[in-house]
Amino acid sequence: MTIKALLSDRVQTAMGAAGIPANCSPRIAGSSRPDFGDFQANGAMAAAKQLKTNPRELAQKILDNLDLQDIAEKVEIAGPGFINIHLDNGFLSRQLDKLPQCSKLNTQGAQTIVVDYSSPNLAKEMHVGHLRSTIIGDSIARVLEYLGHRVIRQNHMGDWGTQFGMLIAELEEHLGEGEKPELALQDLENFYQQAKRHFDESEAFADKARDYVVKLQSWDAHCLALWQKFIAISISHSEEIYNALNVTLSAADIKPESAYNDDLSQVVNDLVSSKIAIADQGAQVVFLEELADKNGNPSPVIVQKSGGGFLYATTDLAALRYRGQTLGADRILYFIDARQSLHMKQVFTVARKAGFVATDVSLEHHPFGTMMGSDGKPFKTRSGGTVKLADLLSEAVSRATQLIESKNPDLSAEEKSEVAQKVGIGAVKYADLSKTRTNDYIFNWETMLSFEGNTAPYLQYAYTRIRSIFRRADMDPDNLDGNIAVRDARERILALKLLQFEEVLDQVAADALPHLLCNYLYDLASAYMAFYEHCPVLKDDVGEAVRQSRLQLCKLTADTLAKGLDLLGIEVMEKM
RNA sequence: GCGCCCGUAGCUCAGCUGGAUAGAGCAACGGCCUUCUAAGCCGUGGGUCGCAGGUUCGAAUCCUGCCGGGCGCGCCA
Repeated sequence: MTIKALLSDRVQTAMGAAGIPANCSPRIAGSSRPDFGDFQANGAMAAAKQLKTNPRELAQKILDNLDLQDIAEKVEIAGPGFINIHLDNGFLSRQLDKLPQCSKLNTQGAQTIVVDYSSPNLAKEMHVGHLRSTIIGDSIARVLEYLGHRVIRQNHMGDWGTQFGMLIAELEEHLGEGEKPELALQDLENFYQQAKRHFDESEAFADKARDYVVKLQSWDAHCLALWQKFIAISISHSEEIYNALNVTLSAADIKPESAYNDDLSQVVNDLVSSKIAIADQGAQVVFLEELADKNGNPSPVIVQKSGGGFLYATTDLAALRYRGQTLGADRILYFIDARQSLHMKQVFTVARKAGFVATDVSLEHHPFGTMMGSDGKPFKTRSGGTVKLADLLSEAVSRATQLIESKNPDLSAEEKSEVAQKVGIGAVKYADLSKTRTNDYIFNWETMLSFEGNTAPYLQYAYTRIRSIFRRADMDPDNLDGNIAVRDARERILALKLLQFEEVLDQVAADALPHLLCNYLYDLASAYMAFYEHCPVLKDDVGEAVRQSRLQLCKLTADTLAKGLDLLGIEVMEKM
């Protein structure tokens, strides 16, 4: 149980005893200033408004009934009716002693949660635009798993549709020249650009491409064979990226668009027979009154083209039905660009209407902002301005290599390489994960590859400092004696932070916002750095009891940092 | 035209289910390495929270309008 929940319970009880209706909440919040205590209960003022009584007097009534004897050192009323709670150091110490035994797993409330993320288009190489979905989704999947949920990852790769006809046609030409397809596909990006050029320049080529799409979608053996070669290379490329990024997606998580090909006509049939979709200008369209505009015009969703072809809405509906019915999801989370918001809303609404997912299944689109150029305008994709993900990652590692060489030249070559990998990749991921998911963000090499301040290396560095203490003391952190006793102001700040980890994770899981975890870990590391500078652990004149207590604080901090970073998909190391 | 998102320090961003004197990082300036890793710590300067109203004991936070920016709206994904 978190401190906040504990205080909330106690204050709620006191409010009840003071005759305040149960619909009034205690409203426990972190304190804004140290002299206002550690937590404050702001519920008295709202309750007083409802009861039309004096807020300070009501706060006093709550206080008279409030039992925090084992928890708080001081509780006082301030301002218009704040109840400020100063926690007792003994309480903090006891909570910390219990922390390692507290299991984060809540098996009783475990849900089946489908997480759709990454889902790159296999037509070309992964670029920076794929970064957010991949690492945000991966982090949330890790957090949900850690909290005890059954997580099913779904990599809804784009391996189907118009552009693949184009690619097959291009591959065909290369084969005509006696080239091995593997050779032609070594540079995916160039291959795609080439195909695109042919498609735009030659009418004959374009016709051939369109012809191949139809053939492919009716499982023509020759097209399928070429397509598979292409897909295999493309998937192995993305797996290299996932590997470099330390992302948990594996081949087993791939459920691409093509996997739903055979379901599409059935989806449309169901929609038509239930009269949800109607024919309009030759196409099958769902008109959603639920999403009508101000003038009452319903929002149209085309599920089948006038030529008979299917669209991505159709595929998404098939996927939604599969996830709800076959996978048995309680929650289905999508990590997709904010520009798809309307599309997602439409698909969810149609799926509900058609009964493709049960009403108690939570459908959640967790959008993220667009990447902008340094001029604040959208990063141009067409003008060749895209940065390949592979290039970004190798640049990050190479910058980290240079830095480690100057900072710590004594490390072995192996250690240097490990540090460069983890620091470089960690910096890139943290730069993205630490920003509010929903906002647009400005892509910038310098800030993304910075290793100072609020960055992943700062957190990794805090961890290595702790590990260094245990190495120097030649002690096993898992085998410490004595209890924690919080005394110093820096110990206190650190202790409070350590006890808030679980609360933060619950919030992250509920809102799918990894930046909350980043902010927390940065606060934790900062609290540790201050502690580290001001509270010596191994110095001679530190008494044995204090040393043991501080060692335990170090151990808990290291564990929390490592776990928290792991949930962000960022690795730690012994030295850096 | 309709809809979604965003405007907070020079820059990049937190804070938004209303709480007390709006916080970090970078950049600038000044201290701290014979003492557990200076990728660090301590300190200084820097703000009409886009603008104007409204609700409230209390508004960066909620409501309305405006200004500015981004994105999306029937056969691409």
